[in-house]
Amino acid sequence: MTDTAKELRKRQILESALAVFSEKGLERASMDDIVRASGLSKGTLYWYFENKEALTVAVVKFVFDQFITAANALVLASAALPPEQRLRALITESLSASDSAAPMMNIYMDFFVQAWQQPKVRDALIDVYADYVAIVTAIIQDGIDKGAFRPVKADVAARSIAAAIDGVMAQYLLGNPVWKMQETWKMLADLLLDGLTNPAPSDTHRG
Amino acid sequence: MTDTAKELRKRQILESALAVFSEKGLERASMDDIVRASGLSKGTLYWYFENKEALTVAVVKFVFDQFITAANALVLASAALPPEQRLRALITESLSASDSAAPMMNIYMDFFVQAWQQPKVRDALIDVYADYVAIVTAIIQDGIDKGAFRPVKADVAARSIAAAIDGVMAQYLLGNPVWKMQETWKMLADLLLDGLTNPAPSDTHRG
Amino acid sequence: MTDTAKELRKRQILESALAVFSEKGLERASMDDIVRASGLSKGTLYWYFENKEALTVAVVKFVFDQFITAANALVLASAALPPEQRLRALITESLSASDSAAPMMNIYMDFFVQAWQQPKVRDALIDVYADYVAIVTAIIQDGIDKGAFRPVKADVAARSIAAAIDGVMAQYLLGNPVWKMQETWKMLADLLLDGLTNPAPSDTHRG
Amino acid sequence: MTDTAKELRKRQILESALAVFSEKGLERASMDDIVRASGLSKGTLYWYFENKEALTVAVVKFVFDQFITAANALVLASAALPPEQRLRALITESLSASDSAAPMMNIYMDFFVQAWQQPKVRDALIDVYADYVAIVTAIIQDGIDKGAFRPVKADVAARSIAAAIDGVMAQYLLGNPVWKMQETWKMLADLLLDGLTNPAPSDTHRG
DNA sequence: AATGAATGAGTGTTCATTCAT
DNA sequence: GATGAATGAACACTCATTCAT
Repeated sequence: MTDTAKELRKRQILESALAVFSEKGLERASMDDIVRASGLSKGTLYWYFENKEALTVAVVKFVFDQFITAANALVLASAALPPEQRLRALITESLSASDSAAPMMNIYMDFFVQAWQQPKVRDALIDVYADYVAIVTAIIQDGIDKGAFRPVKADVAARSIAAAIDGVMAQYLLGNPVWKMQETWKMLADLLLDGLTNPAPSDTHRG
Repeated sequence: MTDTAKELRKRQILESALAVFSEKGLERASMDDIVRASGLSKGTLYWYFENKEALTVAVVKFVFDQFITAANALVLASAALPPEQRLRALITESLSASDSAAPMMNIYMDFFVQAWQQPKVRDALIDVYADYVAIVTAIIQDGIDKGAFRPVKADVAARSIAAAIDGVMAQYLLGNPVWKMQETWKMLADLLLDGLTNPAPSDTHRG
Repeated sequence: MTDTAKELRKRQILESALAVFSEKGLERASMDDIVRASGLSKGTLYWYFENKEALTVAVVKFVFDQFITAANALVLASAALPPEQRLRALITESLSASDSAAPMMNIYMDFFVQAWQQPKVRDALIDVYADYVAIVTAIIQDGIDKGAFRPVKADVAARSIAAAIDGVMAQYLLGNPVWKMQETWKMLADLLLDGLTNPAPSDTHRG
Repeated sequence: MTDTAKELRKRQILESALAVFSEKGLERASMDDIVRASGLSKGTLYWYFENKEALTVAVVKFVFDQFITAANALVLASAALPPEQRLRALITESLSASDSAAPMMNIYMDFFVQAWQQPKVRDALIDVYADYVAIVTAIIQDGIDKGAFRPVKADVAARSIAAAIDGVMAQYLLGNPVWKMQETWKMLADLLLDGLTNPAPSDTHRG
């Protein structure tokens, strides 16, 4: 079998696994579910992935590679815009990503949970998260360089902002009925961008 | 058996369940694990809680009641301080809570994941989250009333901030080794408080 | 507590147990179900009946005492009628009994099944069955004495007829939708009564 | 694995299940009992039968297929005999079947009881019973056509007779010590055959 | 007499993984 | 490479019975 054919088989399995994980959750999804969804046999699944954990790690990478790729494309496409708009767009993009790729994001926090129990999933998650933070860092650094943002530590700010986006995403995924997500996302963007844009307040009451 | 004795038994079970859930995760924790941890028999567990889901919901409430109570106490204790400091303290408190009560917070996101599969857990989580947002809302409204914050919608801002705190908490719990949590928390507080404190920027580049 | 009060308590338990057994079947009915149905406590049930088997035996006797009493009353009331009519009425009565006392008869065959596993239930069932056969025997003997029936062994004939009634009853309880029970009962009565009424056929082809 | 091998495995399981059901009763027999009896693993049982109910239904069909096959063979073998003898032989055969295949008939009424609680068992039982009644009907119709029996409704008579046979069988299985089964079977055959053979009595005392 | 909390062996079922073909 | 039959430990949950109060 050619390498290409192998890659296609792997991808076929990953997409089936993603669909099943997304619907049932990582723990509740059985290998049999994935076998059924993929149309392959159980032996074949185990031929391509050593065990469920290895498959899970591969799905983590598969999902976030796509996410990172999309985020990178967005950042490149907006390279000519002012930094404030680029950052705002990225937050908006996170939102739209969760709309268009709901099945993908549904397992986002599930990966987090698995990460605590399964070191390999944890390592994979930390890796892809670093990529995401790097993208946000680049935009912030750009804004600082151009004088649009005040001179914060770009990577630390990026972590805070990325994490904040995750937090709102979590609420979105929870489906809390009283939340109007649009205004929540806008409020988050307003607060964070104002914090970046405005000159540092006096430090009198800071810890 | 007195009502008090019954409450104690329930609490004994809840604490054992919390410890096990925290160590193993909600799904991987078996009822047998909890039986072992509690020193009671399986029948007794089922005498007090109808099934694993009901026990899970009870643990959700048990955990967050304590969290909400602590947060409320902090807010009351700081009533005389300026709103900026109160809000900053609440964020700090969230952090310290996760330090002192790590076993408690470890299952925080696990509840989120269960929430997608188990409606009763979801409802319980939405309920306690509303309480938490209410506390943040009160502080922000106080700040707006006193002219310390600009006149945003207090409840929407509270949701954004609470969610942002959750997001950073998640990263903390993930144990990403390159993150220095102290500076991340401070950065988040700086950005959000600046956003609240400064006058609204001109709307030229807003969506 | 007076003996009468005790008897009332026992009866209260028996009626609840009968209702539960009838609805769920003997095995699927739990002591907890009966506790709930009776409104008493578990300890009280075990105070009056040593265990589930003892309660089952008591319910067997309770059910069939009523059945035997009703059958006896019918036989006495029809003492003046011709034996053919009395026997036909008894079969009809079995039918009507199953209509009016469906909850009672529903567990009839269940007792049979238990009887194979539980000797005490078996003994109880054999006892009450003997009473029933005695009633049928009396009518047949009456018919023989009066020359209405041919001189068969009354007790053997009674057993055959009682068993045949049971068999049709079983089909009735199974609820086979294609059976029209009225005509089945009538056919059974016709065949058996004809067999009893007519002179014995020549024995040429008998085993 | 060939289809034949699969059928053999299924048969191996069915025979083990039949033995266990027969000894312990349907409810008291656990899947573990059947696992032990079959020498297979629990997973294998569930690979071939979805759950206990499905296995029960399969055993019902397995048992009665054999019974029906034997009854059919008997009827064909006796095609040249007079109808009275054929019917008498069928009743005798039912008896002898229960002697030679006691473990098979032991669960007969147990199936009845399960039928009330489990619709799929009920449906299976009704199906196989229809086959049995069809065999009896054919003999009776043959007797009517040849003028040996009076012109009753053959199918209704067949139901009555089949049910009557069941009722005597139930008593046989109960093991009532005072019953002499040989004379009971003969009495039943005498009464029913006389009823069929003799001309219809006058209808004066019929309902 | 009466209560109901407590027990623990037992139940039907699931599932990640292996391996002969 | 690919299959799917086979495994058995683990799981959530039930239930007859006991016994301190």
